[in-house]
Amino acid sequence: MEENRYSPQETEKKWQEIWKKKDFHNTDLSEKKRKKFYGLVMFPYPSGDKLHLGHWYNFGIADSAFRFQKMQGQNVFAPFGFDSFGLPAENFAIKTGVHPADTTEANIKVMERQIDEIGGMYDFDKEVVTSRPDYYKWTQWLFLQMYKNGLAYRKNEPANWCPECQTVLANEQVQGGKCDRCGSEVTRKMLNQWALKLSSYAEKLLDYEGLDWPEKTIKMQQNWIGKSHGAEIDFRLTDGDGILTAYTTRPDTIYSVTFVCIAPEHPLVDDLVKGTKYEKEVNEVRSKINKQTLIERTSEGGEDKIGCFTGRYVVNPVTKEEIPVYIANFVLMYGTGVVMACAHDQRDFEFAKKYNISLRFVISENGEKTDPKNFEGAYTGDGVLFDSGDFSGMNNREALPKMVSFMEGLGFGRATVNYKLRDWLLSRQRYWGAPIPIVYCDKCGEVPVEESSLPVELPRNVDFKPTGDGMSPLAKCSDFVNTKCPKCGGPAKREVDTMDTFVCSSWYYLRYPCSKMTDKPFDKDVLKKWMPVDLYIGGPEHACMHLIYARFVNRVLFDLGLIDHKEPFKKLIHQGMITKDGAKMSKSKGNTVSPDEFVAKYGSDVLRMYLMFMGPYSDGGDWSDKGIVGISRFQDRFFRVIADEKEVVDMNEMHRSLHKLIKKVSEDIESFHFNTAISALMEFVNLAMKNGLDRASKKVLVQLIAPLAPHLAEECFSLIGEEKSVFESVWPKFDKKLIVESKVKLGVQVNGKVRGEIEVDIDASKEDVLELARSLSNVQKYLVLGEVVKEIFVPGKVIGFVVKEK
RNA sequence: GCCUGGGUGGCGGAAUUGGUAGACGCGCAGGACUUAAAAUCCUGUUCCUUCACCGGAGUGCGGGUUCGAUUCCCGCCCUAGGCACCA
Repeated sequence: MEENRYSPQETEKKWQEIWKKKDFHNTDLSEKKRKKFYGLVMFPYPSGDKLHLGHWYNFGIADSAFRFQKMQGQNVFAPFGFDSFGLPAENFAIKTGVHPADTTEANIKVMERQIDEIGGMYDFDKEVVTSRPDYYKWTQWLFLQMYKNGLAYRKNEPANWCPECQTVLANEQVQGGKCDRCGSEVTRKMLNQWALKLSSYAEKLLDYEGLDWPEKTIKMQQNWIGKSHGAEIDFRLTDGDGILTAYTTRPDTIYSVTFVCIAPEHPLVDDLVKGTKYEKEVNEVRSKINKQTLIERTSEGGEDKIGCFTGRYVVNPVTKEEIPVYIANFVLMYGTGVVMACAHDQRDFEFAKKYNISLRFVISENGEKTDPKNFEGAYTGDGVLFDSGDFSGMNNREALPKMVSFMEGLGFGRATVNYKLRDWLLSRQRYWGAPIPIVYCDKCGEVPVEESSLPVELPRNVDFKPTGDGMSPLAKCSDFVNTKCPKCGGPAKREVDTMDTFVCSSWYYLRYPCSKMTDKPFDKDVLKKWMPVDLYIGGPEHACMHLIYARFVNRVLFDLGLIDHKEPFKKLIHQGMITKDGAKMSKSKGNTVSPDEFVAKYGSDVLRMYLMFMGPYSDGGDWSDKGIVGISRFQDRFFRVIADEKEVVDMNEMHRSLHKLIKKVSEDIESFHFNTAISALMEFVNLAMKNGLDRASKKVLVQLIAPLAPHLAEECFSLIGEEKSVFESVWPKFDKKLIVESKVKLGVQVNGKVRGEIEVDIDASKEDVLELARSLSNVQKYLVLGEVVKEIFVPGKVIGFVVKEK
């Protein structure tokens, strides 16, 4: 007897070649017939390592989602590119001497080939590579637009400094006080830095209207942006006319304020102590604080609270008391950089105890007077005010707005909002990045490069070893540094820092549909058609980095009238992480798992489906190959169901099941529940093994599995005589009439416990159903134990009797 | 400390406007085919008790609401991720 067997290795190669030959995945961007669908996976860094299972999970499953959309009849655009500037290539270069441009281009070639092995429908024709001049030219252009509109500026400020990577980091790139690349403890370093006014977009970035994003991601961003409502309160210095303005979210505690703290890096500190006997000590403490790493400075716990008295006093505007001003390490340049300190804040409380500053309470649970002397820590709860002038006796939360208006009336306070979000420091003292297009001229000062002379090309022959003094390697390249001033033509020097790679990735989604344009970064009309990205897939670790920067840049371009859409990514999905033995896969841990052996053994469709079958897409999971053989068996059974000729036993039942399957698979793929879509397909295939399947149903079945197992589906589709690609066919629709069940099984409960089961017509009357249920002997047994006081009938679900014992 | 998720068989996981918990797959056990093996197919598989039926327990722990709770409420524990001296 002839056996039909599926051979994934040959078949997959065959279809990959056919797709390539037909240019199947090259999207016609100008097509008008179908609706557009822009699907995007966050572009990868072109690492020299081979693709691991995480990549497959990411790119393979995203591809299934895009193929599904294609079969919905949409013109799908799923481009691919590389985020190719950055430290790994540069560090590799320092170690080996191979130029980053060479390793990067070589790695890209290797990765492209590996993506093909997944069987993805990615469009490489519109590829974007951020380290190529035809791309970073426009990254520089973007910087100039920011600059011209006052959104890019230079500031001399202590910045986050990674001593290992020898570069500045943005706030977003410091994770728990450590460099998010290399894990070194971040220190502070005074540097002249380019920054983008991200903070001025805080409020706009809080608008998520129309976005289909995971709630969790929005929460994370909101948390990062950190909007708080509070008040600014002015404290007049006792000598001179100076005013220190404090920001507080607790103006209700104003009557308890017994001292004021100012951030050590606050520009007013010098004025406060200049020429006084406190100057020396303040400067000593300041430099001590400055030397602290971010972790030391910001870790909680009273021990490491340090500060010192400035010798100056201010007046508490409501109690009129003269209170001392301190510098303190726990006060950051947030809000106004000045805080009013009191016994109702734990940090202030600890600081006061350490430096013997007097404390006083004005809130207690019931309004009875309490004294901090009898307390170990601050009272931070709500309650009733006392010793608070006219506000005594009121609930503190109710009094809060009234106290603000009271202070507003007297002119020393006002309601304000604050954000934790800071500006985006983008200078990097590294070689492998896009040069910042600015020159410095002795005569004209800081001058932007003319747009017409972009790109400012990154010179190739540079000693990229770190200079050791915190300077960019480009500083040593005199051919690069020395240039002419675009304004006066005189001698000038180029900016030698390069841009944070997150600038490159903040706008790449705009470039894909316009990647062939040489005279502009993008075209407004083309983007009007293709933006926003309909489905964006990437890891949740980018919630407070790339996803904030991209929204910011997009919004700026919108405000400048250069594009027509407010938000770049309409729907966002995060893939979960694939771990090995519970740990993140990484080369250094040596726990990466290569897909190769599984592809060789079972085929790429099987690996892809197995990854999907592990669980919900956003959960990720711990890798184990234990169950992959089950998917492989399923692939074989699927093929046999299609390939074998078998008499169909129960046509009607098969059709009903098939239509239920269409509904289930459609909904599950749409909602990224690939695991249950596959289960449903398995159930159906098992049924079809038994009952056989007619040709029309086979066609539908093949269509349903196509997004999940593209090669298998193409092979089966041609096997049953279809001439076109399955991906050119239209997704099947289910017939509502066919999925309605005529009979239904009901559980019969007595006092909530299941005692039997009956099968009835779906529209059977309550009386009939109850009658039948009562007649079950095992139900009878429990009914006779007492009196039936209640009968429950939930159509299609359950029948219940409540029996009360006699 | 704060903000999110999540805890279900030996394992990955299904199922929640409250209604028969454990779909599907792995593994395991038994059987068929085979000289034998592989492959394939069939049957069983939450735990306890039982030959079997019946029965009891059961969705992290402790309470509560309900005829009925994996699902809702209160209080905990564990775990993953994010934020963290933000006044």
